[in-house]
Amino acid sequence: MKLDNYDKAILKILQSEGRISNQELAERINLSPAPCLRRVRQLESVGLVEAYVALLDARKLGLTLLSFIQISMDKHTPERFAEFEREIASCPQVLECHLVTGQAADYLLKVIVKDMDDFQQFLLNRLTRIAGVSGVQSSFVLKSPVKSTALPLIDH
Amino acid sequence: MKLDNYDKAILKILQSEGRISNQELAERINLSPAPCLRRVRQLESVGLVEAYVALLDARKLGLTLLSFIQISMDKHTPERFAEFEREIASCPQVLECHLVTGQAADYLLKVIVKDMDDFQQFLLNRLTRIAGVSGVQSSFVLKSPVKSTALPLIDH
DNA sequence: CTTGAAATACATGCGGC
DNA sequence: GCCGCATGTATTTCAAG
Repeated sequence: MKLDNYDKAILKILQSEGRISNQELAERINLSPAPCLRRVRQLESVGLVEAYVALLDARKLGLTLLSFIQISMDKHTPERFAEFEREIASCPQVLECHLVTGQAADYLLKVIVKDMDDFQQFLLNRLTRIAGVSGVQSSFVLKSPVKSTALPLIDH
Repeated sequence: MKLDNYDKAILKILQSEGRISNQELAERINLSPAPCLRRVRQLESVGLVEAYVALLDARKLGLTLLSFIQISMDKHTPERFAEFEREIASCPQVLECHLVTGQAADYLLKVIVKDMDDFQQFLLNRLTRIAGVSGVQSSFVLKSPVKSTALPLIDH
Protein backbone atom coordinates (compact mmCIF):
# COMPACT_ATOMS: atom_id res chain seq x y z
CA MET A 1 0.00 0.00 0.00
CA LYS A 2 1.16 3.47 -0.86
CA LEU A 3 0.89 6.23 1.70
CA ASP A 4 0.40 9.82 0.69
CA ASN A 5 0.99 12.81 2.92
CA TYR A 6 -2.49 12.70 4.38
CA ASP A 7 -2.00 9.11 5.48
CA LYS A 8 1.35 9.87 7.00
CA ALA A 9 -0.08 12.83 8.86
CA ILE A 10 -2.89 10.69 10.17
CA LEU A 11 -0.56 7.97 11.39
CA LYS A 12 1.71 10.45 13.03
CA ILE A 13 -1.10 11.94 15.03
CA LEU A 14 -2.78 8.65 15.93
CA GLN A 15 0.50 7.38 17.31
CA SER A 16 0.39 9.84 20.15
CA GLU A 17 -3.30 10.65 20.32
CA GLY A 18 -5.11 7.44 19.66
CA ARG A 19 -8.41 8.71 20.94
CA ILE A 20 -8.57 11.94 19.03
CA SER A 21 -11.98 12.58 17.51
CA ASN A 22 -12.26 12.22 13.79
CA GLN A 23 -13.33 15.84 13.55
CA GLU A 24 -10.26 17.20 15.22
CA LEU A 25 -8.05 14.84 13.29
CA ALA A 26 -9.61 16.05 10.08
CA GLU A 27 -9.04 19.67 11.02
CA ARG A 28 -5.41 19.07 11.89
CA ILE A 29 -4.60 17.54 8.53
CA ASN A 30 -6.77 20.01 6.61
CA LEU A 31 -9.29 17.58 5.31
CA SER A 32 -13.00 17.27 5.96
CA PRO A 33 -14.22 14.58 8.38
CA ALA A 34 -15.69 12.16 5.86
CA PRO A 35 -12.60 11.44 3.74
CA CYS A 36 -10.46 11.55 6.83
CA LEU A 37 -12.49 8.81 8.42
CA ARG A 38 -12.33 6.74 5.24
CA ARG A 39 -8.58 6.91 5.33
CA VAL A 40 -8.40 5.94 8.96
CA ARG A 41 -10.64 2.96 8.35
CA GLN A 42 -8.52 1.83 5.47
CA LEU A 43 -5.31 2.15 7.42
CA GLU A 44 -6.94 -0.02 10.04
CA SER A 45 -8.24 -2.59 7.60
CA VAL A 46 -4.91 -3.13 5.87
CA GLY A 47 -3.38 -3.67 9.29
CA LEU A 48 -1.13 -0.66 9.27
CA VAL A 49 -2.83 0.36 12.46
CA GLU A 50 -2.63 -2.81 14.49
CA ALA A 51 -4.47 -1.68 17.58
CA TYR A 52 -5.40 1.21 19.81
CA VAL A 53 -4.24 0.87 23.39
CA ALA A 54 -4.18 2.84 26.59
CA LEU A 55 -0.74 3.24 28.14
CA LEU A 56 -0.77 2.89 31.91
CA ASP A 57 1.60 4.33 34.46
CA ALA A 58 3.45 1.29 35.81
CA ARG A 59 4.67 3.06 38.93
CA LYS A 60 1.18 4.08 39.89
CA LEU A 61 0.19 0.43 39.61
CA GLY A 62 2.95 -0.51 42.01
CA LEU A 63 5.25 -1.96 39.35
CA THR A 64 8.51 -0.21 40.04
CA LEU A 65 11.21 -2.61 38.95
CA LEU A 66 11.92 -2.87 35.24
CA SER A 67 14.61 -5.20 34.02
CA PHE A 68 16.13 -6.82 30.97
CA ILE A 69 17.14 -10.44 31.17
CA GLN A 70 19.44 -12.16 28.73
CA ILE A 71 18.93 -15.88 28.48
CA SER A 72 20.98 -18.57 26.87
CA MET A 73 19.78 -22.07 26.09
CA ASP A 74 21.70 -25.29 26.36
CA LYS A 75 20.55 -26.76 23.05
CA HIS A 76 19.36 -24.87 20.02
CA THR A 77 16.59 -27.23 18.99
CA PRO A 78 13.14 -26.18 17.83
CA GLU A 79 11.57 -28.09 20.72
CA ARG A 80 13.57 -26.20 23.29
CA PHE A 81 12.61 -22.89 21.78
CA ALA A 82 8.97 -23.78 21.38
CA GLU A 83 8.67 -24.86 24.97
CA PHE A 84 10.46 -21.81 26.26
CA GLU A 85 8.19 -19.51 24.33
CA ARG A 86 5.10 -21.33 25.51
CA GLU A 87 6.14 -21.01 29.13
CA ILE A 88 7.10 -17.38 28.77
CA ALA A 89 3.82 -16.48 27.10
CA SER A 90 1.96 -17.21 30.31
CA CYS A 91 4.04 -14.88 32.48
CA PRO A 92 2.34 -11.52 32.98
CA GLN A 93 5.64 -10.08 34.18
CA VAL A 94 7.10 -10.47 30.70
CA LEU A 95 6.42 -7.40 28.57
CA GLU A 96 8.53 -8.50 25.64
CA CYS A 97 10.41 -11.59 24.55
CA HIS A 98 12.84 -11.47 21.65
CA LEU A 99 14.86 -14.17 20.01
CA VAL A 100 18.15 -12.47 19.26
CA THR A 101 21.49 -12.93 17.59
CA GLY A 102 24.61 -12.46 19.64
CA GLN A 103 27.35 -14.18 21.49
CA ALA A 104 26.01 -14.71 24.95
CA ALA A 105 22.28 -14.71 24.65
CA ASP A 106 19.50 -16.43 22.77
CA TYR A 107 16.58 -14.53 24.25
CA LEU A 108 16.17 -11.04 25.58
CA LEU A 109 13.26 -10.48 27.97
CA LYS A 110 11.82 -7.24 29.22
CA VAL A 111 10.26 -7.85 32.58
CA ILE A 112 8.40 -5.68 35.07
CA VAL A 113 7.65 -6.54 38.69
CA LYS A 114 6.74 -4.90 41.97
CA ASP A 115 10.07 -5.21 43.72
CA MET A 116 13.20 -7.28 44.16
CA ASP A 117 11.28 -9.89 46.03
CA ASP A 118 8.96 -10.46 43.14
CA PHE A 119 11.89 -10.46 40.82
CA GLN A 120 13.57 -13.20 42.74
CA GLN A 121 10.39 -15.24 42.78
CA PHE A 122 10.06 -14.89 39.05
CA LEU A 123 13.65 -15.88 38.48
CA LEU A 124 13.67 -18.89 40.76
CA ASN A 125 10.16 -20.23 40.39
CA ARG A 126 9.55 -19.54 36.75
CA LEU A 127 12.48 -18.73 34.55
CA THR A 128 15.13 -21.11 35.75
CA ARG A 129 12.63 -23.93 35.90
CA ILE A 130 12.08 -23.89 32.19
CA ALA A 131 13.86 -26.73 30.45
CA GLY A 132 16.94 -25.69 28.57
CA VAL A 133 17.62 -22.39 30.28
CA SER A 134 21.31 -22.54 30.95
CA GLY A 135 22.35 -18.96 31.48
CA VAL A 136 20.62 -15.91 32.92
CA GLN A 137 21.99 -12.41 33.10
CA SER A 138 19.87 -9.59 34.48
CA SER A 139 20.23 -5.85 34.37
CA PHE A 140 17.94 -3.33 36.00
CA VAL A 141 16.65 -0.11 34.60
CA LEU A 142 17.60 2.95 36.62
CA LYS A 143 15.80 5.39 34.38
CA SER A 144 14.46 5.64 30.85
CA PRO A 145 15.18 9.12 29.54
CA VAL A 146 13.69 8.51 26.12
CA LYS A 147 10.21 7.19 26.01
CA SER A 148 8.69 6.83 22.61
CA THR A 149 6.43 3.95 23.35
CA ALA A 150 4.88 3.94 19.94
CA LEU A 151 6.52 3.70 16.57
CA PRO A 152 8.14 6.82 15.21
CA LEU A 153 6.82 7.00 11.70
CA ILE A 154 9.28 7.56 8.96
CA ASP A 155 10.87 10.77 10.20
CA HIS A 156 14.04 9.05 9.14
CA MET B 1 -5.51 6.18 44.72
CA LYS B 2 -7.45 3.06 45.47
CA LEU B 3 -8.71 0.90 42.63
CA ASP B 4 -11.81 -1.18 43.00
CA ASN B 5 -12.86 -4.00 40.71
CA TYR B 6 -14.64 -1.69 38.30
CA ASP B 7 -11.49 0.36 37.84
CA LYS B 8 -9.36 -2.70 37.29
CA ALA B 9 -11.80 -4.05 34.75
CA ILE B 10 -11.78 -0.73 32.93
CA LEU B 11 -7.99 -0.58 32.80
CA LYS B 12 -7.73 -4.14 31.62
CA ILE B 13 -10.02 -3.48 28.70
CA LEU B 14 -8.57 -0.10 27.76
CA GLN B 15 -5.12 -1.65 27.57
CA SER B 16 -6.06 -3.66 24.54
CA GLU B 17 -9.01 -1.68 23.21
CA GLY B 18 -8.14 1.92 23.69
CA ARG B 19 -10.80 3.17 21.35
CA ILE B 20 -13.75 1.27 22.71
CA SER B 21 -16.84 3.41 23.14
CA ASN B 22 -17.89 4.26 26.63
CA GLN B 23 -21.17 2.52 26.09
CA GLU B 24 -19.65 -0.79 25.18
CA LEU B 25 -17.11 -0.46 27.95
CA ALA B 26 -19.92 0.15 30.41
CA GLU B 27 -21.79 -2.92 29.21
CA ARG B 28 -18.74 -5.12 29.53
CA ILE B 29 -18.14 -4.21 33.13
CA ASN B 30 -21.82 -4.22 34.03
CA LEU B 31 -22.17 -0.60 34.89
CA SER B 32 -24.23 2.13 33.29
CA PRO B 33 -22.47 4.54 30.94
CA ALA B 34 -22.46 7.60 33.15
CA PRO B 35 -20.52 6.29 36.15
CA CYS B 36 -18.31 4.31 33.78
CA LEU B 37 -17.29 7.46 31.98
CA ARG B 38 -16.74 9.27 35.25
CA ARG B 39 -14.35 6.53 36.29
CA VAL B 40 -12.46 6.62 33.02
CA ARG B 41 -12.05 10.37 33.28
CA GLN B 42 -10.73 10.08 36.78
CA LEU B 43 -8.26 7.36 35.85
CA GLU B 44 -7.05 9.72 33.16
CA SER B 45 -6.84 12.75 35.41
CA VAL B 46 -4.80 11.05 38.10
CA GLY B 47 -2.42 9.92 35.37
CA LEU B 48 -3.03 6.23 35.70
CA VAL B 49 -3.90 6.27 32.04
CA GLU B 50 -0.98 8.16 30.57
CA ALA B 51 -2.05 8.22 26.95
CA TYR B 52 -3.99 6.52 24.22
CA VAL B 53 -1.93 5.51 21.22
CA ALA B 54 -2.27 3.66 17.95
CA LEU B 55 0.19 0.81 17.46
CA LEU B 56 1.53 0.62 13.93
CA ASP B 57 2.87 -2.35 12.03
CA ALA B 58 6.56 -1.61 11.65
CA ARG B 59 7.09 -4.10 8.84
CA LYS B 60 4.35 -2.55 6.76
CA LEU B 61 6.11 0.77 7.18
CA GLY B 62 9.29 -0.73 5.82
CA LEU B 63 11.03 -0.93 9.18
CA THR B 64 12.20 -4.52 9.27
CA LEU B 65 15.34 -4.50 11.37
CA LEU B 66 14.88 -4.34 15.13
CA SER B 67 17.91 -4.37 17.35
CA PHE B 68 19.12 -3.88 20.89
CA ILE B 69 22.34 -2.00 21.43
CA GLN B 70 24.32 -2.05 24.63
CA ILE B 71 26.47 1.00 25.16
CA SER B 72 29.21 1.71 27.63
CA MET B 73 30.55 5.16 28.43
CA ASP B 74 34.13 6.14 29.15
CA LYS B 75 33.39 8.36 32.12
CA HIS B 76 30.41 8.21 34.40
CA THR B 77 29.87 11.91 34.84
CA PRO B 78 26.51 13.65 34.80
CA GLU B 79 27.65 15.76 31.83
CA ARG B 80 28.44 12.72 29.73
CA PHE B 81 25.09 11.17 30.48
CA ALA B 82 23.16 14.37 29.90
CA GLU B 83 24.78 14.91 26.54
CA PHE B 84 24.26 11.34 25.47
CA GLU B 85 20.60 11.49 26.36
CA ARG B 86 20.14 14.77 24.57
CA GLU B 87 21.67 13.37 21.39
CA ILE B 88 19.71 10.17 21.57
CA ALA B 89 16.43 11.96 22.09
CA SER B 90 16.65 13.38 18.59
CA CYS B 91 17.06 10.02 16.86
CA PRO B 92 13.79 8.71 15.48
CA GLN B 93 15.36 5.26 15.15
CA VAL B 94 15.55 4.97 18.92
CA LEU B 95 12.39 3.48 20.37
CA GLU B 96 13.66 3.19 23.90
CA CYS B 97 16.71 4.26 25.87
CA HIS B 98 17.35 2.85 29.30
CA LEU B 99 20.09 3.60 31.78
CA VAL B 100 20.88 0.21 33.25
CA THR B 101 22.93 -1.54 35.89
CA GLY B 102 25.28 -4.29 34.82
CA GLN B 103 28.82 -5.18 34.07
CA ALA B 104 29.32 -4.27 30.45
CA ALA B 105 26.76 -1.65 29.63
CA ASP B 106 25.54 1.71 30.82
CA TYR B 107 22.73 2.16 28.31
CA LEU B 108 20.46 -0.22 26.51
CA LEU B 109 18.85 1.07 23.33
CA LYS B 110 16.03 -0.41 21.33
CA VAL B 111 16.41 0.69 17.75
CA ILE B 112 14.43 0.12 14.59
CA VAL B 113 15.58 0.78 11.04
CA LYS B 114 14.81 -0.18 7.47
CA ASP B 115 17.76 -2.45 6.82
CA MET B 116 21.40 -3.15 7.57
CA ASP B 117 22.48 -0.19 5.55
CA ASP B 118 20.46 2.17 7.68
CA PHE B 119 21.73 0.43 10.74
CA GLN B 120 25.28 1.01 9.75
CA GLN B 121 24.58 4.65 9.02
CA PHE B 122 23.02 5.08 12.41
CA LEU B 123 25.91 3.40 14.14
CA LEU B 124 28.66 5.27 12.36
CA ASN B 125 27.13 8.67 11.83
CA ARG B 126 25.18 9.06 15.00
CA LEU B 127 25.92 6.73 17.86
CA THR B 128 29.67 6.46 17.79
CA ARG B 129 29.99 10.20 17.26
CA ILE B 130 28.49 11.00 20.59
CA ALA B 131 31.12 12.05 23.12
CA GLY B 132 31.89 9.40 25.69
CA VAL B 133 30.60 6.36 23.85
CA SER B 134 33.36 3.85 24.32
CA GLY B 135 31.75 0.50 23.69
CA VAL B 136 28.94 -0.68 21.45
CA GLN B 137 27.49 -4.16 21.26
CA SER B 138 24.56 -4.90 19.00
CA SER B 139 22.20 -7.80 18.75
CA PHE B 140 19.44 -8.25 16.24
CA VAL B 141 15.96 -9.50 16.77
CA LEU B 142 15.07 -12.59 14.77
CA LYS B 143 11.55 -12.82 16.07
CA SER B 144 9.43 -11.65 18.98
CA PRO B 145 7.14 -14.49 20.02
CA VAL B 146 5.53 -12.62 22.90
CA LYS B 147 4.11 -9.26 22.17
CA SER B 148 2.32 -7.57 24.99
CA THR B 149 3.03 -4.05 24.01
CA ALA B 150 0.99 -2.54 26.79
CA LEU B 151 1.22 -3.09 30.49
CA PRO B 152 -0.24 -6.28 31.86
CA LEU B 153 -2.34 -5.07 34.74
CA ILE B 154 -1.89 -6.82 38.01
CA ASP B 155 -2.63 -10.36 36.91
CA HIS B 156 0.38 -11.18 39.01
C1' DC C 1 -14.41 15.80 -1.71
C1' DT C 2 -18.61 17.95 0.01
C1' DT C 3 -23.12 18.14 1.90
C1' DG C 4 -26.61 16.84 4.93
C1' DA C 5 -29.38 13.94 7.87
C1' DA C 6 -30.01 9.96 11.06
C1' DA C 7 -28.00 7.31 14.57
C1' DT C 8 -24.80 7.07 18.26
C1' DA C 9 -22.17 8.57 21.83
C1' DC C 10 -20.69 11.97 25.28
C1' DA C 11 -21.23 15.05 29.25
C1' DT C 12 -23.64 16.98 33.03
C1' DG C 13 -27.20 17.89 36.49
C1' DC C 14 -30.26 15.81 39.64
C1' DG C 15 -32.72 12.53 42.61
C1' DG C 16 -32.27 8.29 45.28
C1' DC C 17 -30.01 4.55 47.38
C1' DG D 1 -20.25 8.75 48.57
C1' DC D 2 -21.60 6.58 44.09
C1' DC D 3 -25.15 4.77 40.98
C1' DG D 4 -28.62 5.45 37.36
C1' DC D 5 -31.89 8.36 34.81
C1' DA D 6 -32.75 12.00 31.66
C1' DT D 7 -31.52 15.78 28.98
C1' DG D 8 -28.92 18.75 25.69
C1' DT D 9 -24.90 18.73 22.89
C1' DA D 10 -21.34 16.86 19.99
C1' DT D 11 -19.72 13.28 17.10
C1' DT D 12 -19.85 9.54 13.99
C1' DT D 13 -21.45 7.36 10.01
C1' DC D 14 -23.61 6.93 5.42
C1' DA D 15 -25.87 8.04 1.31
C1' DA D 16 -26.16 11.02 -2.47
C1' DG D 17 -24.38 14.70 -5.46
